[in-house]
Amino acid sequence: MALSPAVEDTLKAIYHLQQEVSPPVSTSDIAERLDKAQATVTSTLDRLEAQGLIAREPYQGSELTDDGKTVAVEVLRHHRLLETYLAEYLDYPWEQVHEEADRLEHHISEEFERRLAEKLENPRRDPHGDPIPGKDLEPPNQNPATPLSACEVGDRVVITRVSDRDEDDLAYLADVGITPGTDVRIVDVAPFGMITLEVDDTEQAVPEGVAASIRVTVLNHDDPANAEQRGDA
Amino acid sequence: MALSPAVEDTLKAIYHLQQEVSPPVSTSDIAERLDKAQATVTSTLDRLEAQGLIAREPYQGSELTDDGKTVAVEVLRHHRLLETYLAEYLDYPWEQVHEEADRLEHHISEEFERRLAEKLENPRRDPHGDPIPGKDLEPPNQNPATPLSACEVGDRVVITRVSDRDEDDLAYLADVGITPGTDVRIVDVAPFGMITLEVDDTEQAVPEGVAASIRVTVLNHDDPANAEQRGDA
DNA sequence: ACCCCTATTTAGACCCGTCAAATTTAAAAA
DNA sequence: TTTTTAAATTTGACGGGTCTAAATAGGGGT
Repeated sequence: MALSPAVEDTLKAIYHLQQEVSPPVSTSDIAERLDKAQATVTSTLDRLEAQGLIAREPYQGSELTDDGKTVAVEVLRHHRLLETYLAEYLDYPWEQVHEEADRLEHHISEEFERRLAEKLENPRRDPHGDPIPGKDLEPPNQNPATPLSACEVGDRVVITRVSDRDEDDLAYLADVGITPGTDVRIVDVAPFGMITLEVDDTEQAVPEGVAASIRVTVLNHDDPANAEQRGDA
Repeated sequence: MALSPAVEDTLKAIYHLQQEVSPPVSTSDIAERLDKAQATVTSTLDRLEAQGLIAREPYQGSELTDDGKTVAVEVLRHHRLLETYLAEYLDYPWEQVHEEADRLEHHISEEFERRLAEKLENPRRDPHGDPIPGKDLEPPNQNPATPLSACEVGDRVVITRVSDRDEDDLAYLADVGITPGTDVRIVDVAPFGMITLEVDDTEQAVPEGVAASIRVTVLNHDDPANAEQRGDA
């Protein structure tokens, strides 16, 4: 009854892809995200379908069932609780928590999860600003925050989330002070190139590719609608 | 290069058996300890030998090589650091730490191990009184402590170690106050039956089987030789 | 309506971990 | 020495997870 890391990882990949592109997710997208051969993914997908965790139309794509989504969200909860705990209680540097959590998330017990959440007092965001699903396993609603790459010169924004997938990028961003909750002003946008920011009274340049994975809340045209989404580090 | 849980568990089993019986360890003893079929163990042993982790004479038994011993001790270090951390920082009850540590020991990184040891200030004993190997991975020398079942009426002893392998026994012992470091007096030994102890001014009976897995240091004939082996909880 | 390209699946292979059943070995008993 | 018995290995099976290479399906173009 216990699911293997391979199965959980595949479910997680589908979950993430589902909220980037609309539901039926392609086999090759999953394979790319997992860094596995397509044939590997096809066979895993077969097993997943047999267990009722995904719905699948050959050649068309896959979609999580409710059961599958619950599993994915539970793994996500493990991941983000672990990241938060590692950063907060074991002093892990920001950019290292992801890798460790990615292994451990498959092996902790319900008990461990409970105690982690308790120690952290049921945190709602992980160190990258991503929402942590509650113990009810409701999928956190993905407020479609603006990517930094879509901002304009002069905007004042608060960083809300930073993708946790590249260690080097994260180390750089942490170094220059771009972390969830930070207040930033867009100084310059070079077409197809760097975005220059003012952060903590210094200027920092961020390549467009990286900027695309940073989500922000825009502050300048004082919009009270999404005021509550601010990071809370 | 990363070793699987099955491989690490087998190495650990051989390590433990080697210090209970003299070196060449039988396949069936390993199988029994791991609760696996003998055929399973035989095939794992073949792989272990191919990797130079054990030396093996078919039909005669297996023995860890230096490499194999190092792996076993590293896993043991993970296990006991985890047990200590779970008990101390996550408030796990005594009898539950073993099971959780038994899974996680295979999945934590060197970094995690380091940080655990650091937070705990390089502890030398785990919650059951077992010695924690240092980061040099020297096998902790197994001081051949007396089993409680070998004590005589009137002996005053200090509990030094309690086997962590049975949850129910542990829960009971914790409940009546028999934990490493506790000072105890043997009140009665019924032949083939119960051993009655005085602990914290109450009397407690312990079945012989359980008593065999409790190690103690005898105090009554004031023997200064092993005075330094006292538990330190 | 046909062709082509790319995404996808199939086929076939391999290793790990697991087991039950059959066989072999070694050691003890007769 | 022969027989018996217990332990250990071998055989053959199966599922998971992985891959490369071959076949095939679908969705454009022309």
